[in-house]
Amino acid sequence: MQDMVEAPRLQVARLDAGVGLRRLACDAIKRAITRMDIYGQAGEIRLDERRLSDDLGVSRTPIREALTVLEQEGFVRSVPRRGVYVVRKTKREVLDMITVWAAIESMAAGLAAVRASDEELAGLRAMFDRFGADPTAQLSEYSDANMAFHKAIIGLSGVSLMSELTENLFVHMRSIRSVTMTEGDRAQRSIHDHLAIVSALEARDGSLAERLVREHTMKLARHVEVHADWLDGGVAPG
Amino acid sequence: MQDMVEAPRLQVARLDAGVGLRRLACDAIKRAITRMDIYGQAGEIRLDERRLSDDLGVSRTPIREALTVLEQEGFVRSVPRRGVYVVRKTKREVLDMITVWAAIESMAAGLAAVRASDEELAGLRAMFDRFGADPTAQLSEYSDANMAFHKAIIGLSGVSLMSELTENLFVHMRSIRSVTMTEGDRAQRSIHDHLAIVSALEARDGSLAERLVREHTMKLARHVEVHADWLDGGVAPG
DNA sequence: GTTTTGTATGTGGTATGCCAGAGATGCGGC
DNA sequence: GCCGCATCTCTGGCATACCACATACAAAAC
Repeated sequence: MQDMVEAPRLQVARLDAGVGLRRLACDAIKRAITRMDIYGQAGEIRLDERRLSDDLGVSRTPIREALTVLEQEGFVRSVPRRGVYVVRKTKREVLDMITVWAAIESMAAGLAAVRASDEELAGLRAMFDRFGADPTAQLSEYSDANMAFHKAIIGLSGVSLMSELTENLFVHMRSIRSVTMTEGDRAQRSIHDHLAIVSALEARDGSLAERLVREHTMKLARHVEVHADWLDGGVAPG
Repeated sequence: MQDMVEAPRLQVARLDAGVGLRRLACDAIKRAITRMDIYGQAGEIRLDERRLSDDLGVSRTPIREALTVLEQEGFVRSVPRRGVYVVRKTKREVLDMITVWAAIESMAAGLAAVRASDEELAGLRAMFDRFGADPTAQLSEYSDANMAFHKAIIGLSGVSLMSELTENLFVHMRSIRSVTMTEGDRAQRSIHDHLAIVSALEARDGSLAERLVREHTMKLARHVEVHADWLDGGVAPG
């Protein structure tokens, strides 16, 4: 280790040669699906491989690999010799997703109560400072902040597998957020729940945090249970 | 609806043309990986696309699609321009898997306590009848029965998403069962735990079943914590 | 008019060929 | 003898061509 003078070097970002067209195509298609209101229109939504490869400017091969991944993640369904269709979740499937979410996040909260640092918990509490007395005024933003809050709790568990598994669940849930944020004061009560959860974490009461998270998430399940019948057959309301 | 006489018809089974080579190749490779003792040998285990396509008698395309799926499922890791390697889980990753498993199965048990029929619970109890006082005598079989028991509980929750998500977790766990069943009376105590869980379910005590399942699974986590250091670097013990 | 069947067309599934990047190897210079 | 560099090969990524199947339509037979 001799002290050598560092030669001036061009500051270039390490271009990631490892990210192939597959990942690019996968992200592009997933974003397109997420952006499109899949519940707003009737009829099956079919994805044409050749059309996609034309639009994205790559050959069918990476497109097909991307679609394979998306099928694994539950965003599309491939019917042999027929085509690939974007899936609409049934109410049952949405309820199942929420249940799994509740199971994972509640355990994550229990772990976070032990593992998270005071600074991390402070950051968690700070996430809602900019939403005042009436969060419904900024509904879309609040919905995102809501997701971010739950993601943060799962992240604080330190179990990265939990974050990976729930990542796609959240993306799916985002497609039906029109129902998760309706009914007037749901956002209001949601914030109340969240603050109670943070308080439990700050008090390092793992079992309380666990219970609160589970109850909070299952509230959403019950809400979907009664307000989301349009998932099975109809189209999304207003 | 007039009553017409049914014309005699040829009884043919609906042949499933839908299984493409992709699924076939995927299953074949996954079975090969599962069968091979991946922790028993040193050195990276590389999978050659061309070699596989030769051995399986299909072209590289379905092989590549199968490998894409297996990468999603966490069985292989694809390094650009280098090759695809079968992954060895680190101790941290195994512990994470067990934690997620505990989270999901404990909630599943809570739901099963409400939803499962008496007959289903009786079947659950019957699963261990053929294992007498000394389950260690038939260790491999018991290990499979053990997995089947936990799968059954998750199935009884009625949340099929839970079964899907844990399916691959169990396959991964099976690769390291050499450590999960060692230490003398672990199998013994395991059965004891299982029977207690069944009793809680039969008593329709959801929160008890939930707690028992979680504690049972986290026992395994602690066992792995102290007995599986060989996962990070060494080779599997005899 | 109705039904059945042949055919045309479009789509996904598979095979194959070419290209670029990463190691391995051998040769030349120091 | 050792290090550096050119090159060679091996492997995966991508593009493309071809094939099998599903569907729609039309024509012919009843």
